Amino acid sequence: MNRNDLIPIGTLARRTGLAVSAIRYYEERGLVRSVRTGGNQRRFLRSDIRRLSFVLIAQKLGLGLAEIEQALATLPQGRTPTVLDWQKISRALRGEIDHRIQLLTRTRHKLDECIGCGCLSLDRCALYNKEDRAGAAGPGPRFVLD
Amino acid sequence: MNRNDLIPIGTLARRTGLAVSAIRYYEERGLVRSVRTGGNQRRFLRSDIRRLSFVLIAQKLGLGLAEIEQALATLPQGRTPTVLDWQKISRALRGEIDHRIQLLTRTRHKLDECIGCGCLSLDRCALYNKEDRAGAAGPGPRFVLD
DNA sequence: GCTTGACCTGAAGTTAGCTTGAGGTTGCAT
DNA sequence: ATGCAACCTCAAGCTAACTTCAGGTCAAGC
Repeated sequence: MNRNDLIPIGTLARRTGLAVSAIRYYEERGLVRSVRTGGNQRRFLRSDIRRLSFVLIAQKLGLGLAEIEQALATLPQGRTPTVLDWQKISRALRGEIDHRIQLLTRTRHKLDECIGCGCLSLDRCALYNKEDRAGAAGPGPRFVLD
Repeated sequence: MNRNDLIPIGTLARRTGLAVSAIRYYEERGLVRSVRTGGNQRRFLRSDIRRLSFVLIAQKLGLGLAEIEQALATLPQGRTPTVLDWQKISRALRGEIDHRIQLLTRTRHKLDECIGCGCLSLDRCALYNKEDRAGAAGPGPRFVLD
Protein backbone atom coordinates (compact mmCIF):
# COMPACT_ATOMS: atom_id res chain seq x y z
CA MET A 1 0.00 0.00 0.00
CA ASN A 2 2.94 2.27 0.44
CA ARG A 3 5.14 0.99 -2.32
CA ASN A 4 2.23 0.82 -4.68
CA ASP A 5 1.39 4.46 -4.21
CA LEU A 6 4.47 5.45 -6.15
CA ILE A 7 3.98 5.77 -9.87
CA PRO A 8 6.44 6.35 -12.71
CA ILE A 9 6.30 9.47 -14.84
CA GLY A 10 4.70 7.78 -17.83
CA THR A 11 1.72 6.70 -15.78
CA LEU A 12 1.32 10.16 -14.35
CA ALA A 13 1.43 11.51 -17.88
CA ARG A 14 -1.26 9.14 -19.06
CA ARG A 15 -3.50 9.88 -16.11
CA THR A 16 -3.29 13.65 -16.46
CA GLY A 17 -3.06 13.98 -20.22
CA LEU A 18 0.20 15.87 -19.83
CA ALA A 19 3.34 15.12 -21.80
CA VAL A 20 6.17 13.46 -19.94
CA SER A 21 8.39 16.39 -20.85
CA ALA A 22 5.88 18.80 -19.35
CA ILE A 23 5.88 16.94 -16.05
CA ARG A 24 9.64 17.00 -15.92
CA TYR A 25 9.48 20.70 -16.57
CA TYR A 26 6.96 21.21 -13.78
CA GLU A 27 9.19 19.34 -11.42
CA GLU A 28 12.08 21.59 -12.36
CA ARG A 29 9.84 24.58 -11.69
CA GLY A 30 8.93 23.12 -8.32
CA LEU A 31 5.27 22.40 -9.00
CA VAL A 32 5.66 18.71 -8.14
CA ARG A 33 8.25 16.61 -6.39
CA SER A 34 9.40 13.08 -6.95
CA VAL A 35 11.63 10.51 -5.32
CA ARG A 36 14.11 8.44 -7.30
CA THR A 37 14.52 4.70 -7.67
CA GLY A 38 17.89 3.01 -7.39
CA GLY A 39 18.20 3.42 -11.14
CA ASN A 40 17.53 7.18 -10.93
CA GLN A 41 14.00 7.04 -12.28
CA ARG A 42 11.32 9.34 -10.90
CA ARG A 43 8.47 8.01 -8.79
CA PHE A 44 5.52 10.26 -7.99
CA LEU A 45 2.76 10.03 -5.44
CA ARG A 46 -0.60 8.97 -6.75
CA SER A 47 -2.00 12.21 -5.33
CA ASP A 48 0.16 14.13 -7.76
CA ILE A 49 -2.40 13.23 -10.39
CA ARG A 50 -4.76 15.62 -8.64
CA ARG A 51 -2.05 18.12 -8.09
CA LEU A 52 -1.23 18.30 -11.78
CA SER A 53 -4.86 18.30 -12.75
CA PHE A 54 -5.30 21.33 -10.60
CA VAL A 55 -2.46 22.94 -12.49
CA LEU A 56 -4.30 22.29 -15.72
CA ILE A 57 -7.52 23.86 -14.53
CA ALA A 58 -5.74 26.90 -13.17
CA GLN A 59 -3.93 27.29 -16.45
CA LYS A 60 -7.20 27.27 -18.30
CA LEU A 61 -8.16 30.26 -16.23
CA GLY A 62 -5.10 32.03 -17.48
CA LEU A 63 -2.97 31.78 -14.36
CA GLY A 64 0.74 31.61 -14.90
CA LEU A 65 2.81 28.80 -13.45
CA ALA A 66 4.25 31.16 -10.87
CA GLU A 67 0.81 32.01 -9.52
CA ILE A 68 -0.20 28.40 -9.59
CA GLU A 69 2.89 27.55 -7.64
CA GLN A 70 1.81 30.02 -5.00
CA ALA A 71 -1.62 28.50 -4.75
CA LEU A 72 -0.20 25.01 -4.53
CA ALA A 73 2.13 26.09 -1.77
CA THR A 74 -0.81 25.86 0.63
CA LEU A 75 -1.00 22.14 -0.03
CA PRO A 76 1.31 19.71 1.74
CA GLN A 77 4.10 18.49 -0.52
CA GLY A 78 5.17 14.89 -0.33
CA ARG A 79 2.04 13.87 1.58
CA THR A 80 -1.36 13.21 0.19
CA PRO A 81 -3.56 16.28 0.75
CA THR A 82 -6.86 15.87 2.51
CA VAL A 83 -10.26 16.66 1.10
CA LEU A 84 -10.28 19.83 3.17
CA ASP A 85 -6.98 20.95 1.66
CA TRP A 86 -8.47 20.62 -1.76
CA GLN A 87 -11.67 22.40 -0.86
CA LYS A 88 -9.74 25.36 0.41
CA ILE A 89 -7.63 25.72 -2.68
CA SER A 90 -10.60 25.18 -4.96
CA ARG A 91 -12.39 28.05 -3.35
CA ALA A 92 -9.44 30.30 -4.07
CA LEU A 93 -9.77 29.32 -7.69
CA ARG A 94 -13.44 30.13 -7.62
CA GLY A 95 -12.54 33.61 -6.49
CA GLU A 96 -10.33 33.99 -9.53
CA ILE A 97 -13.12 32.94 -11.82
CA ASP A 98 -15.55 35.36 -10.23
CA HIS A 99 -13.07 38.14 -10.68
CA ARG A 100 -12.57 37.36 -14.33
CA ILE A 101 -16.28 37.20 -14.99
CA GLN A 102 -16.67 40.60 -13.40
CA LEU A 103 -13.94 42.10 -15.55
CA LEU A 104 -15.48 40.71 -18.69
CA THR A 105 -18.92 41.89 -17.73
CA ARG A 106 -17.61 45.38 -17.17
CA THR A 107 -15.81 45.33 -20.49
CA ARG A 108 -18.96 44.19 -22.22
CA HIS A 109 -20.88 47.01 -20.65
CA LYS A 110 -18.38 49.55 -21.83
CA LEU A 111 -18.37 48.10 -25.28
CA ASP A 112 -22.16 48.35 -25.40
CA GLU A 113 -21.96 52.02 -24.64
CA CYS A 114 -19.47 52.43 -27.42
CA ILE A 115 -21.62 50.58 -29.90
CA GLY A 116 -24.48 52.73 -28.79
CA CYS A 117 -22.71 55.96 -29.48
CA GLY A 118 -20.95 54.54 -32.50
CA CYS A 119 -17.85 56.19 -31.27
CA LEU A 120 -15.04 53.80 -30.47
CA SER A 121 -13.47 57.16 -30.11
CA LEU A 122 -10.45 57.86 -28.01
CA ASP A 123 -10.35 60.44 -25.27
CA ARG A 124 -14.05 60.06 -24.70
CA CYS A 125 -14.51 56.32 -24.87
CA ALA A 126 -14.23 54.45 -21.59
CA LEU A 127 -12.97 51.35 -23.34
CA TYR A 128 -9.52 52.33 -24.22
CA ASN A 129 -8.55 54.82 -21.76
CA LYS A 130 -4.87 55.36 -22.19
CA GLU A 131 -4.41 55.69 -18.44
CA ASP A 132 -5.72 52.18 -17.89
CA ARG A 133 -2.93 50.88 -19.96
CA ALA A 134 -0.06 53.11 -18.95
CA GLY A 135 3.17 51.40 -17.98
CA ALA A 136 1.85 48.28 -19.50
CA ALA A 137 4.28 45.64 -20.34
CA GLY A 138 7.67 44.52 -21.58
CA PRO A 139 8.39 41.73 -24.02
CA GLY A 140 6.71 38.36 -24.08
CA PRO A 141 3.14 37.37 -24.87
CA ARG A 142 0.30 39.61 -23.77
CA PHE A 143 -2.08 38.25 -21.18
CA VAL A 144 -5.74 38.40 -20.59
CA LEU A 145 -7.39 41.21 -18.69
CA ASP A 146 -4.39 41.58 -16.45
CA MET B 1 -7.11 68.70 -44.75
CA ASN B 2 -5.67 65.80 -46.62
CA ARG B 3 -2.02 66.35 -45.89
CA ASN B 4 -2.78 67.05 -42.27
CA ASP B 5 -4.49 63.74 -41.81
CA LEU B 6 -1.17 61.96 -42.06
CA ILE B 7 0.63 61.50 -38.78
CA PRO B 8 4.12 60.20 -37.97
CA ILE B 9 4.64 57.06 -35.95
CA GLY B 10 5.59 58.86 -32.75
CA THR B 11 2.30 60.70 -32.65
CA LEU B 12 0.39 57.50 -33.25
CA ALA B 13 2.34 55.93 -30.42
CA ARG B 14 1.49 58.74 -28.04
CA ARG B 15 -2.17 58.69 -28.96
CA THR B 16 -2.58 54.96 -28.51
CA GLY B 17 -0.18 54.33 -25.67
CA LEU B 18 1.68 51.81 -27.79
CA ALA B 19 5.43 51.75 -28.19
CA VAL B 20 6.81 52.87 -31.51
CA SER B 21 8.46 49.49 -31.91
CA ALA B 22 5.12 47.77 -31.37
CA ILE B 23 3.49 49.80 -34.12
CA ARG B 24 6.29 48.94 -36.52
CA TYR B 25 5.79 45.32 -35.58
CA TYR B 26 2.06 45.56 -36.23
CA GLU B 27 2.74 47.05 -39.61
CA GLU B 28 5.04 44.18 -40.44
CA ARG B 29 2.29 41.80 -39.36
CA GLY B 30 -0.16 43.60 -41.61
CA LEU B 31 -2.40 45.08 -38.91
CA VAL B 32 -1.85 48.64 -40.12
CA ARG B 33 -0.50 50.23 -43.25
CA SER B 34 1.46 53.39 -43.79
CA VAL B 35 2.71 55.52 -46.64
CA ARG B 36 6.23 56.85 -46.74
CA THR B 37 7.57 60.37 -47.03
CA GLY B 38 10.33 61.27 -49.46
CA GLY B 39 12.77 60.56 -46.66
CA ASN B 40 11.33 57.08 -46.04
CA GLN B 41 9.48 57.92 -42.86
CA ARG B 42 6.11 56.37 -42.13
CA ARG B 43 2.93 58.41 -42.18
CA PHE B 44 -0.29 56.93 -40.84
CA LEU B 45 -3.89 57.91 -41.19
CA ARG B 46 -5.46 59.57 -38.21
CA SER B 47 -8.05 56.82 -38.22
CA ASP B 48 -5.34 54.33 -37.45
CA ILE B 49 -5.52 55.57 -33.89
CA ARG B 50 -8.88 53.87 -33.67
CA ARG B 51 -7.66 50.88 -35.53
CA LEU B 52 -4.83 50.28 -33.10
CA SER B 53 -7.02 51.01 -30.12
CA PHE B 54 -9.29 48.28 -31.32
CA VAL B 55 -6.31 45.97 -31.43
CA LEU B 56 -5.62 46.79 -27.80
CA ILE B 57 -9.14 46.01 -26.67
CA ALA B 58 -9.24 42.79 -28.59
CA GLN B 59 -5.93 41.79 -27.06
CA LYS B 60 -7.30 42.38 -23.61
CA LEU B 61 -9.93 39.84 -24.43
CA GLY B 62 -7.21 37.35 -25.17
CA LEU B 63 -7.43 37.35 -28.95
CA GLY B 64 -4.21 36.68 -30.78
CA LEU B 65 -2.92 39.08 -33.40
CA ALA B 66 -3.88 36.64 -36.13
CA GLU B 67 -7.51 36.64 -35.06
CA ILE B 68 -7.49 40.38 -34.65
CA GLU B 69 -6.11 40.69 -38.14
CA GLN B 70 -9.04 38.67 -39.40
CA ALA B 71 -11.52 40.89 -37.63
CA LEU B 72 -9.84 44.01 -38.94
CA ALA B 73 -9.95 42.63 -42.45
CA THR B 74 -13.61 43.62 -42.59
CA LEU B 75 -12.59 47.26 -42.25
CA PRO B 76 -11.40 49.24 -45.25
CA GLN B 77 -7.64 49.68 -45.24
CA GLY B 78 -6.17 52.98 -46.33
CA ARG B 79 -9.51 54.77 -46.02
CA THR B 80 -11.14 56.05 -42.90
CA PRO B 81 -13.82 53.57 -41.78
CA THR B 82 -17.33 54.79 -41.20
CA VAL B 83 -19.26 54.63 -37.95
CA LEU B 84 -21.17 51.68 -39.34
CA ASP B 85 -17.97 49.81 -40.08
CA TRP B 86 -16.97 50.21 -36.47
CA GLN B 87 -20.34 49.21 -35.12
CA LYS B 88 -20.23 46.01 -37.06
CA ILE B 89 -16.81 45.01 -35.86
CA SER B 90 -17.60 46.01 -32.30
CA ARG B 91 -20.54 43.69 -32.27
CA ALA B 92 -18.30 40.83 -33.30
CA LEU B 93 -16.15 41.62 -30.31
CA ARG B 94 -19.19 41.59 -28.08
CA GLY B 95 -19.88 38.09 -29.26
CA GLU B 96 -16.43 37.05 -28.20
CA ILE B 97 -16.95 38.50 -24.76
CA ASP B 98 -20.28 36.73 -24.38
CA HIS B 99 -18.66 33.49 -25.32
CA ARG B 100 -15.90 33.89 -22.80
CA ILE B 101 -18.30 34.75 -20.04
CA GLN B 102 -20.26 31.63 -20.82
CA LEU B 103 -17.17 29.47 -20.67
CA LEU B 104 -16.16 30.92 -17.35
CA THR B 105 -19.62 30.52 -15.94
CA ARG B 106 -19.65 26.89 -16.94
CA THR B 107 -16.24 26.35 -15.40
CA ARG B 108 -17.40 27.97 -12.20
CA HIS B 109 -20.40 25.72 -12.09
CA LYS B 110 -18.27 22.65 -12.52
CA LEU B 111 -15.88 23.82 -9.87
CA ASP B 112 -18.77 24.33 -7.47
CA GLU B 113 -19.84 20.77 -7.98
CA CYS B 114 -16.31 19.66 -7.26
CA ILE B 115 -16.08 21.71 -4.11
CA GLY B 116 -19.40 20.31 -3.10
CA CYS B 117 -18.30 16.72 -3.43
CA GLY B 118 -14.82 17.53 -2.22
CA CYS B 119 -13.53 15.31 -4.93
CA LEU B 120 -11.35 17.12 -7.41
CA SER B 121 -11.04 13.56 -8.46
CA LEU B 122 -10.14 12.43 -11.92
CA ASP B 123 -12.28 10.09 -13.96
CA ARG B 124 -15.37 11.26 -12.16
CA CYS B 125 -14.83 14.99 -12.00
CA ALA B 126 -16.25 17.02 -14.85
CA LEU B 127 -13.58 19.67 -14.50
CA TYR B 128 -10.59 17.94 -15.83
CA ASN B 129 -11.88 15.46 -18.19
CA LYS B 130 -8.91 14.19 -20.08
CA GLU B 131 -10.92 14.05 -23.30
CA ASP B 132 -11.55 17.77 -23.19
CA ARG B 133 -7.87 18.34 -23.35
CA ALA B 134 -6.75 15.67 -25.76
CA GLY B 135 -4.49 16.76 -28.58
CA ALA B 136 -3.82 19.91 -26.70
CA ALA B 137 -0.95 21.95 -27.75
CA GLY B 138 2.62 22.29 -28.94
CA PRO B 139 5.23 24.64 -27.52
CA GLY B 140 4.76 28.28 -26.66
CA PRO B 141 2.62 29.92 -24.00
CA ARG B 142 -0.70 28.38 -23.04
CA PHE B 143 -3.82 30.37 -23.74
CA VAL B 144 -7.02 30.99 -21.94
CA LEU B 145 -10.04 28.73 -22.19
CA ASP B 146 -9.23 27.87 -25.78
C1' DG C 1 20.25 -13.29 -20.69
C1' DC C 2 18.42 -10.47 -23.98
C1' DT C 3 15.43 -7.40 -25.99
C1' DT C 4 12.49 -3.53 -26.05
C1' DG C 5 10.00 0.12 -24.32
C1' DA C 6 10.21 3.38 -20.65
C1' DC C 7 13.25 6.38 -18.56
C1' DC C 8 17.43 9.64 -17.88
C1' DT C 9 20.12 14.34 -18.79
C1' DG C 10 21.40 18.54 -21.09
C1' DA C 11 21.23 21.57 -24.70
C1' DA C 12 18.85 23.67 -28.23
C1' DG C 13 14.53 24.87 -30.68
C1' DT C 14 9.62 26.83 -30.80
C1' DT C 15 5.69 30.40 -30.63
C1' DA C 16 3.85 34.90 -29.51
C1' DG C 17 4.60 39.45 -29.12
C1' DC C 18 7.39 42.46 -28.61
C1' DT C 19 11.98 45.29 -27.03
C1' DT C 20 16.78 46.57 -27.44
C1' DG C 21 20.83 47.88 -29.78
C1' DA C 22 23.87 49.38 -33.33
C1' DG C 23 24.67 52.36 -36.82
C1' DG C 24 22.80 55.60 -39.86
C1' DT C 25 19.25 59.30 -41.96
C1' DT C 26 15.46 63.11 -41.74
C1' DG C 27 13.28 67.11 -40.88
C1' DC C 28 11.81 70.99 -38.16
C1' DA C 29 13.34 74.93 -35.54
C1' DT C 30 16.64 78.40 -34.81
C1' DA D 1 23.32 76.08 -42.05
C1' DT D 2 23.23 73.51 -38.11
C1' DG D 3 21.67 70.96 -34.29
C1' DC D 4 19.05 67.49 -32.29
C1' DA D 5 15.01 64.80 -31.64
C1' DA D 6 12.59 61.71 -34.21
C1' DC D 7 12.90 58.50 -37.61
C1' DC D 8 14.95 54.37 -40.35
C1' DT D 9 16.60 49.08 -40.83
C1' DC D 10 18.18 44.77 -39.45
C1' DA D 11 19.58 41.49 -36.22
C1' DA D 12 19.42 39.73 -31.84
C1' DG D 13 17.31 39.24 -27.30
C1' DC D 14 13.55 38.24 -24.06
C1' DT D 15 9.58 35.64 -21.48
C1' DA D 16 6.50 31.78 -20.98
C1' DA D 17 5.86 27.23 -21.29
C1' DC D 18 7.15 23.72 -23.28
C1' DT D 19 9.04 20.17 -27.09
C1' DT D 20 12.65 17.91 -29.57
C1' DC D 21 16.90 15.77 -30.08
C1' DA D 22 21.08 13.22 -29.12
C1' DG D 23 23.14 9.89 -26.70
C1' DG D 24 22.77 6.90 -23.12
C1' DT D 25 20.56 3.75 -18.93
C1' DC D 26 16.84 0.80 -16.68
C1' DA D 27 13.69 -2.85 -15.94
C1' DA D 28 10.12 -6.22 -16.99
C1' DG D 29 8.82 -9.97 -19.91
C1' DC D 30 10.11 -13.97 -22.64
